[in-house]
Amino acid sequence: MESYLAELNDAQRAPVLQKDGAMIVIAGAGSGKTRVLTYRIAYLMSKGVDPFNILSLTFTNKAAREMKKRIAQIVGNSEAKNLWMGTFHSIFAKMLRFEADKLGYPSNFTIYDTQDSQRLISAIIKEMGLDKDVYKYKQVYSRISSFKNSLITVKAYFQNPELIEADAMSKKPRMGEIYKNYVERCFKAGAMDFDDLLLKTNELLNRFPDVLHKYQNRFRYILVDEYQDTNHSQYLIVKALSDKFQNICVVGDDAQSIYAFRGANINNILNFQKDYENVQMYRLEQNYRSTNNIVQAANSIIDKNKTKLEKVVWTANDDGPKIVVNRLLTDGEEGRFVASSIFENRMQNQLNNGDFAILYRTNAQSRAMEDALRKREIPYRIYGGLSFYQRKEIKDVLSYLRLLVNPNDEEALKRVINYPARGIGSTTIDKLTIVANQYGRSIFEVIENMDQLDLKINSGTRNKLANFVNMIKSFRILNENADAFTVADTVAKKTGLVQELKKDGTPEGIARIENIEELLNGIRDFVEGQKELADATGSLTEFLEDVALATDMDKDTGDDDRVALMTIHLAKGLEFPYVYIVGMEEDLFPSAMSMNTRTELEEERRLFYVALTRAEKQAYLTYTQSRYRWGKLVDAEPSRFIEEIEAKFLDYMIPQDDYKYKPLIDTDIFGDEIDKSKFRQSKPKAGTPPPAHKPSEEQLRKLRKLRPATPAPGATQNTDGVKLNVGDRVEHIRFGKGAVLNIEGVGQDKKAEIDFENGGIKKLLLRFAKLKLLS
DNA sequence: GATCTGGAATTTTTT
DNA sequence: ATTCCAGATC
Repeated sequence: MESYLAELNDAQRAPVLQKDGAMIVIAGAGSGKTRVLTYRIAYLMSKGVDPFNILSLTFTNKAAREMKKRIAQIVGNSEAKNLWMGTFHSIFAKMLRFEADKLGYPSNFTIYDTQDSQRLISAIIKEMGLDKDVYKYKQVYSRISSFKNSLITVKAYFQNPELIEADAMSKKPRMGEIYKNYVERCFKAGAMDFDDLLLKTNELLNRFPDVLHKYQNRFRYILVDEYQDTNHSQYLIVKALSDKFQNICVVGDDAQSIYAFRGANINNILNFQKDYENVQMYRLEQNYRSTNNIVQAANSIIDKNKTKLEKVVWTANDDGPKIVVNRLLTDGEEGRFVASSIFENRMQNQLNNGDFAILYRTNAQSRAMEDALRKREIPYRIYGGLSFYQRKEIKDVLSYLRLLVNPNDEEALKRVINYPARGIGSTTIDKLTIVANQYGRSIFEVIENMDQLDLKINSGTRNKLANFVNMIKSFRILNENADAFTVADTVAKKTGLVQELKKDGTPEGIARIENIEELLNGIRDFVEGQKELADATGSLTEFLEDVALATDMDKDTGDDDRVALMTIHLAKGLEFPYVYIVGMEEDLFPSAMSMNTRTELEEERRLFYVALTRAEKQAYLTYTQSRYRWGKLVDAEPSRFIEEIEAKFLDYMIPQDDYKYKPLIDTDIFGDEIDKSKFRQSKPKAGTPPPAHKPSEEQLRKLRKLRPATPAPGATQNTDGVKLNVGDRVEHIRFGKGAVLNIEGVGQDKKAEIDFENGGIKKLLLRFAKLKLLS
């Protein structure tokens, strides 16, 4: 029955078999730490520990799901279901819902995401009449966030002269006031931000001894994964909960601590032995993941760091190929190289797309990679960046749902009260906000009681406000009897959201409708799935919580075969046979923002260590000579991290002529190959008249008045307007109010005739990527 | 109140 | 390159 123990090596088995007491497992990259955690939990259960008494904190909810699945295979399905497993945020959000009333919160409190928090802070700064150039909302947000992660409440802030002094020094003497207002507004809205989920948990455990005892008794065995990335607030929660039984097992790798920017404290892992009695320390040093070349190269990097626990990661694997280093001219070339290389590797070695990952330091770098992969027709999936739930149309629907669950949710209300447009403008909102602040009530409550209040709002607007409130109330009533899917479906239809997008008619509008449909399907699946679980009801509240706390890794990827694109931060814990680390340049990686102190630079180095150790068989490092940043081409220098790897592990491809890849064929706006001989490549000299195909200023002005129902072929739309290819240049034409543009058809001789219903211009001829305006 | 327009800011990483 | 915002104009 305990045959799974045979799947472990001696070093891995030791921590699994220690049932009680405090222990720390220092697990090098690829040393099988997930396996240790999984089997340890299985072992505890086999020794009679009730799964209800085991709390396991993971880095993503997906990791929790997968571990549960594996444990279910070992010990049986029904028991594994009862394990407490998930991220800090999701586990303690559930706890807080249960205990909310003790803290004065409703149990259906909203969870504000970063955007909600920043919008609220922005509004507060404005209301206080402060200079937004001095009080930058993002800076203020991260300062408040760091207060909360260090358990500095508003009260503690005002009792701390050093903090007040520091803010005064940085010309932000009213920081504390903003903090105070922000906290009050969140409370009034029945909302917690991400940091509150941890801060309020601490508050709950500190202020209510009976609650603390209850959860101490419940969580008799606690396991924490990625302990090196816990912040102070998380540290204190773990400390408090494990204090009674001291059955605590933390797993981590100080060499992979990469979240200091969000408050992670590497000292949590470095000092663990001082925090508990009789701490057993285990080290997992054998790497099963990567080739010897990769392991040794990674070791040579991390050796440069001064702050670290001593350990020697080794592997019995083959040396494998060296790490390929290549220099490219621009980021576009870099993308093409990576795409070509993936293409060739895949062909030669009979691999799947899913065997490849492209890792980068910043999300902005994904663009060049995407373009190249698309041209090569290599399927890919981008993780992170703008997640599904952050898309405008999705957040709009979710905001209605949030509002009907919790009408005091101010950010949700402000988002949808005039979308779709109902004639409730910013002036009205401002008036309502002032009164709401005056009475310490929410905007929704003010509208509900506007007849009793002295508001300078005319009767027409009052009517519109009343209609809005009544609509939300009708949704609330529906929600009492119907399931989450029915409610969401009704909301999407009755609010006119979908209609608004249908009216829009652009491909983007249609894509948005499809996104909303996907969301509704997601809610349906959620409702179905929750019916099977005993302790869940499939309520909207639960769905919204899942959505708010979903990480990008949590999404069901489906099992389709795609190249993975993501930041290095998101790649933590993952592995791929082939890994491309792109943008290996000074100021980019290491980031320009992280080169001021040794601490910051060491974190960047650990980040590089994480990146490299994701690779199983082969790693590629690329950098460019110049790269587009802020739309400008700037010179780049190779990253210091390349030099820090011992040269014997590297295989330089430079000069780049040595590397052959097929030039990509440029296509015109119809997807046909461009005969470049037809184009004059040289730029016209200064002073020469503009080429004939350039539209005149007057024509452009007219064009700007036209919003196309469907963008012309070869044109792409963004939030501000349309990009059109005009000869060898690209014109960005902003949206303006005007006629609808209809495509009549694309003829055989590659003409696209476009009629404007009005606006003076009769036809647009698009040909060979040239734009001509007729008549 | 809605729309237009010029100019500033943006890119470090995320629950 | 794009997005966001405030002030101007419709």
